[in-house]
Amino acid sequence: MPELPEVETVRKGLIPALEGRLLARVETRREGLRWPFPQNMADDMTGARVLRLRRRSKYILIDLDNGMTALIHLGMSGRILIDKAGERDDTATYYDAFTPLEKHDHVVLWTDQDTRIVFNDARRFGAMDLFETATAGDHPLLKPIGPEPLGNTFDEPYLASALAMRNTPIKSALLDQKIVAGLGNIYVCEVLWRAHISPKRKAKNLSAKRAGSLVPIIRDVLSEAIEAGGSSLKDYRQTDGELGYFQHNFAVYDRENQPCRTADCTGNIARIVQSGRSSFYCAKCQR
DNA sequence: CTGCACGCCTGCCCGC
DNA sequence: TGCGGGCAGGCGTGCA
Repeated sequence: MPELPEVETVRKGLIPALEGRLLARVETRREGLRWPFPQNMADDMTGARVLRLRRRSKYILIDLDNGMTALIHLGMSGRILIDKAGERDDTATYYDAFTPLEKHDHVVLWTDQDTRIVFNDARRFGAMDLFETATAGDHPLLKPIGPEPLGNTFDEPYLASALAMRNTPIKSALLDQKIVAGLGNIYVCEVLWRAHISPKRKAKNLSAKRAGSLVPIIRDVLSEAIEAGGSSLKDYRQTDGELGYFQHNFAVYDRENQPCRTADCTGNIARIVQSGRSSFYCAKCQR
């Protein structure tokens, strides 16, 4: 699902609901998702105050004032929704004043501001962890990840040299989180179309100039998608339940057999499978 | 070390 | 209407 723009949109949506708030109650409704949750995760989060929300690649990091950080990954189908408590009588606690939880609602946070945050993930490829904030840099999921594409260390010389080593299709190389963080299948397809580079081209066979040209394109595609609130295909939603709308701007993703949108190009979009994943591209203008 | 197939899950869509 | 097959935004594991 969610690639960097979707995760960033979720993070931004969570900020007003979580930053500075006390976690009044935390409930895990199953033992884990992709991996088991840490022992006592819910108890260890309860009563802590949220200092700030960060994002690293496709991971949301929730720094708490008890020295711990919670990590959330949305996998393919994860979504996080925010609800406000409804009407209630004087004797009821506010926990009772929400709509009933639904299938696949796996983790629920309640803050001290009549707010409920629900992590729902039908396919359970998502993950959640809790660890000491000081050890975040050594976390096995975070440590191997390459530079943030919207950050200062991601530049033309870096990407050109990183790709020059790789004897794999550029499509696969850009999906490799060690080369650049946060890209997934949709945005790699879109980036390669804008760059007029075939997804089949070997990464090491790109000139330094063409490899470097990917840097501003990656930045542009991701920035535009964040601006649009991400892309909603099926599962993904913003934290208020709204769809993202960058899917309306796709040039190639899920457009098999439709006309290429490159100016003056008469090609049609093709779908091929690389490393078990669909690549959409125009064989006429992507070389 | 690199590159790649596989498996993890549920749900939806399509063809028969 | 039902059923089987294929497909889906990710990524760690294990193999050659």
